[in-house]
Amino acid sequence: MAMDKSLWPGSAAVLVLKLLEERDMYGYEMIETLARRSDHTFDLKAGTLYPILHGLEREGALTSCERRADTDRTRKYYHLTEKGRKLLEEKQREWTVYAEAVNRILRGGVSYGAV
Amino acid sequence: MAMDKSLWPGSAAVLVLKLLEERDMYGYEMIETLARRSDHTFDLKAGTLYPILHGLEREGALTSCERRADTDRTRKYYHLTEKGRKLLEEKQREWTVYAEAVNRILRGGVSYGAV
DNA sequence: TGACATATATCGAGCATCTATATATAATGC
DNA sequence: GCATTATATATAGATGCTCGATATATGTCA
Repeated sequence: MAMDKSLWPGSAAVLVLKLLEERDMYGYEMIETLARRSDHTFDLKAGTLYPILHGLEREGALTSCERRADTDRTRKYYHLTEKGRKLLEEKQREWTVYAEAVNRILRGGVSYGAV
Repeated sequence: MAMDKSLWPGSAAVLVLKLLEERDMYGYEMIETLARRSDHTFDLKAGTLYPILHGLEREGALTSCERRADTDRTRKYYHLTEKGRKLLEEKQREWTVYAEAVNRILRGGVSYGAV
């Protein structure tokens, strides 16, 4: 994950959900896409991604089906459900609140209307 | 931490270092200050903070000494060392990179000069 | 045919946080 | 005078997320 050592946990699922909001994707594709778009800040490991995918599918946020691309090998495509879409919204909101709180602390050494 | 369940790990240490950049503080004070400034996004638990403080002191990022405030009880104040200041800078940089990468993914479903 | 990229999967280790628990003193309420 | 609450620090155990290692199988290129 290039975060010195590991990724700041909790984010991987949000990022995956976000990718699937755009279009259906298979695991390997998500890893590559995240790495490319984040300039390798997110080098998500296969051992991290697949359990997340399985977990999200188990809770109904995703569905999956195998497809054969051209003469290519079989790939497992994941699709975002309505439930997954709501989960994404919720997690995006959480991220916003969290990031703003961190920034508020890191920005100023001053009082923020502090009581 | 109010992050639904747990905090997005890795941040607690940065926030602690940042508070100590401003001035010396004791543990309980940090918990209260973080809660106040973050509007309770960070309700850091004592069981989380003290091990972090001990760890940072062990690696030389902090020093500590007991002080008696007025007629009050004894408090253990922590002080940021030069090493701690560098650690903070580094971790702040990491946060910036990370937050920007997350935002880039969450903002757009579009290509970012994607190859 | 041997190496490498693609593609999915699982298990164990590591780390950070939480919960629970323990201790001790000061302030407050009854 | 005594119980409760707030202040203040500390540790142990449970949980959760990610990583590293490992396994398997196919397609491509030399």
